[in-house]
Amino acid sequence: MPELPEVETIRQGLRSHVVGSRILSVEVSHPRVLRNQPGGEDELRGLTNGWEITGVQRRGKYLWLTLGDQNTPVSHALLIHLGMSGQVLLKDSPTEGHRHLRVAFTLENHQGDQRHMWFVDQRMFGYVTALEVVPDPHGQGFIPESMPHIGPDLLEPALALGSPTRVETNRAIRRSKRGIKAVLLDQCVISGIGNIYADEALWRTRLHYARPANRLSAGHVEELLQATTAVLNEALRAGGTSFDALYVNVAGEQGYFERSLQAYGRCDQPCYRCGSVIVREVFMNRSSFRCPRCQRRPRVTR
DNA sequence: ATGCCTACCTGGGAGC
DNA sequence: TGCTCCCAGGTAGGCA
Repeated sequence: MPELPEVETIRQGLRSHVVGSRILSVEVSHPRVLRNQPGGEDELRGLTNGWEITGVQRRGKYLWLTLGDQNTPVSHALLIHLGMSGQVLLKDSPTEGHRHLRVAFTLENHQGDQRHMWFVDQRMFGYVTALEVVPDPHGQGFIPESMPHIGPDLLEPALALGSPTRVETNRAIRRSKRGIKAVLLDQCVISGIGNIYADEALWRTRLHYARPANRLSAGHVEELLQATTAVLNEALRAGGTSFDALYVNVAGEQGYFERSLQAYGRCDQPCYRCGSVIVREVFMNRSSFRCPRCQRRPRVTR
């Protein structure tokens, strides 16, 4: 599933191959992935055709290409959210299509070479939208106008150790009565964390998913933030987590962090710390994996 | 306002 | 063999 490390892997792959290229054409093969584009396919085409890709940015799981020209490097943006199963694939000269191809962009670089950028998405929880940009409330520069409510992520400067935003984020987490995992997954507080890395970070800090966030100390929350950052960085170094062919980088290659997972997906297997058997439970209608000994259920629930 | 619940979507696998 | 059901989960929106 694409969470921050997977999206960042894709961002890095895109950055080195598409920045400086111009979008020549767009072909949409399934309208659902344009559901957030008010003017539909015509609007998408109008905001992309002929524009140069000037950068590739990311916040949390949100990925966008900045589009512009010589006078205005960031005029607007092409936002891509991968949802559950989205992929961005680069093809020099595709010999065959893809079963789940949803949008195909044809690009041309300064040398006149053409390349194809495909948005592929089996389950179609993902989407593509061309839209205006607004000043970034968490840093310099601009972000797509639909996402000011998205919180900063743990790998960006806004949340650096000791920064005012980090202090405020720590407080924001401890203001919530929700279980700590619900807060970790709330993209408005911190972005980029999904079900897999939330379980990993909770295992590392020996926290139960239902521990009320407002009963944690500032120090404990800081410890959790550091453990989460470490997990994200380690996964990024491994190129992300691929359970199946649903997550691959822009070249179609899988990441190998799955073999490093210590909690997620390890139901009925021994905890690497204490040997107890990892259990799978449902929390927020999602699977949660935890060690019943290291991550004790809070004494009073709710 | 806060937090909980459901719909959206497809393919793979289990069970009968 | 073939059918049905369940499960995976990021996000938006509805409701108490």
